[in-house]
Amino acid sequence: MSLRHALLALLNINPQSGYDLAQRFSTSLEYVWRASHSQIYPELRRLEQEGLVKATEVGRGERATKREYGLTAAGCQAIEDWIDAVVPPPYERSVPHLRAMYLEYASFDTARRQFQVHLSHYRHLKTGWEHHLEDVRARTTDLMQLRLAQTRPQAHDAVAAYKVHMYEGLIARADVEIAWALRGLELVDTLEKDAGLEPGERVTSPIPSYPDPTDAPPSAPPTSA
Amino acid sequence: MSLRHALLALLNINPQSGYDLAQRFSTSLEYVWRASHSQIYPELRRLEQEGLVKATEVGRGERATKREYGLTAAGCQAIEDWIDAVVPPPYERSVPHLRAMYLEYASFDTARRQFQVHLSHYRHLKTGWEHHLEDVRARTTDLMQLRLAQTRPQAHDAVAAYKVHMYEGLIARADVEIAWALRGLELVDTLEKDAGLEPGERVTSPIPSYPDPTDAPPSAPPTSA
DNA sequence: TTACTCATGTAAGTAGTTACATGATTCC
DNA sequence: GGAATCATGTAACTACTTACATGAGTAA
Repeated sequence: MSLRHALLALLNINPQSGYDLAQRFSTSLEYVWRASHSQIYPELRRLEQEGLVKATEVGRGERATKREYGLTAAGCQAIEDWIDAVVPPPYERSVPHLRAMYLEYASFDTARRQFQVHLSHYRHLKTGWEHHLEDVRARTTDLMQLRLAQTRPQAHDAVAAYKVHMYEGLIARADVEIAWALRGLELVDTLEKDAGLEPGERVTSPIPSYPDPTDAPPSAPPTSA
Repeated sequence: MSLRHALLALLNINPQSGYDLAQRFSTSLEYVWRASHSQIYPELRRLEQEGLVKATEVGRGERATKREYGLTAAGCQAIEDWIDAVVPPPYERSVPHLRAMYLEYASFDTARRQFQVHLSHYRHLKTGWEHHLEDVRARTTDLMQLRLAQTRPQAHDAVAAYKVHMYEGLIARADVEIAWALRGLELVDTLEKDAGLEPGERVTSPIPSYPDPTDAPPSAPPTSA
């Protein structure tokens, strides 16, 4: 139920079309919340049906039109209800961490590659967030300008400060992931020195309970019980 | 596609029923990967159909039975393929961070409450992970004992070290979230001092583009274009 | 006999992804 | 005329959540 609130919050800054919102998600909000147009358009229709937004058909060119959405009073109320709601953060699942739990099934080279993609992924995210942080600090982006223009001056510091704090939080997240990956790489090196395995050899391999009979004559009978 | 690999990895440690696996997820794996029985049972059936696991009906009591699943050779291959696959980590969405981005719509008290639930959530997760880390370090849990018993001694250090590293990673994650929440609480205090708002007053409120006509006579006409 | 654990499912709904599909506009 | 962009959708699929449903075994 967060996409709708991201949409409402963006629409409160300025009325926009679904296309504009999709652009926002893939640029300004790129690294905070992602949503594809195929998710945005139906959600806007639902919001409209529920009376939280209202659309205006706007002409463009000769024949074409677009639908610009703006907040209704109910939509504003929905934002306030959302920000007031106290819900514990959802539990997260980390695929890389699950994988790391079973890296003994990999060769050291594979383990290294796993940590390397983790590293470059979060380095990439970090630079994106750092750029956004600069933008928010400088208050130069059109989004921040629009947001501040509609807010009374006494609130400007808070509006910016919360966004700065959020980006700092995301950057700190990236930093731990980067540090974790680097320590992972060191760990692999250490383990490799002590292990004396062939290059590419797995540290250990999974053992079937039911060896495949078609593949090779089983050395041991199926151990079921 | 990670649940199935979590299941395969657990089944490689020892053959188990769906019920046993659900227990593992809600205790040992509690804070690493969550899955409810309603997700596990159908997935086991799919794995069985694909030939990655094989079930044995085991009697219990007079009339009842249970299905114990074990890995086939194809299942072992699936684990190896999974650990070898290099896929970038999925992009994550953080509801608390999205909310933090728009905390100016909240009162300072509400903002504080938001950071407080964040704080206690990650403190709770951290203690859980710390216990698991101790267990892995001591190598005393039945899960670790089983795992090590089936692994050649030279690999024992790696098996434990990867798990230690994973839990350290999760704990580091929790630490940044805790630090972030604490800095958030400080930020709210700072902003509150400078703002001079009534207790419970919102820093700013969303403004409708389309004021609700039924609610009150609009002070301004609907600003659509 | 009652309550708790063991055991296995289905159904409905939410959230999100990828791919398919279409057509106007604008700029070169 | 062709390519890029603007603009809006649908369909199929995956992953996961919550609730509904059932029944046997075990210990007080």
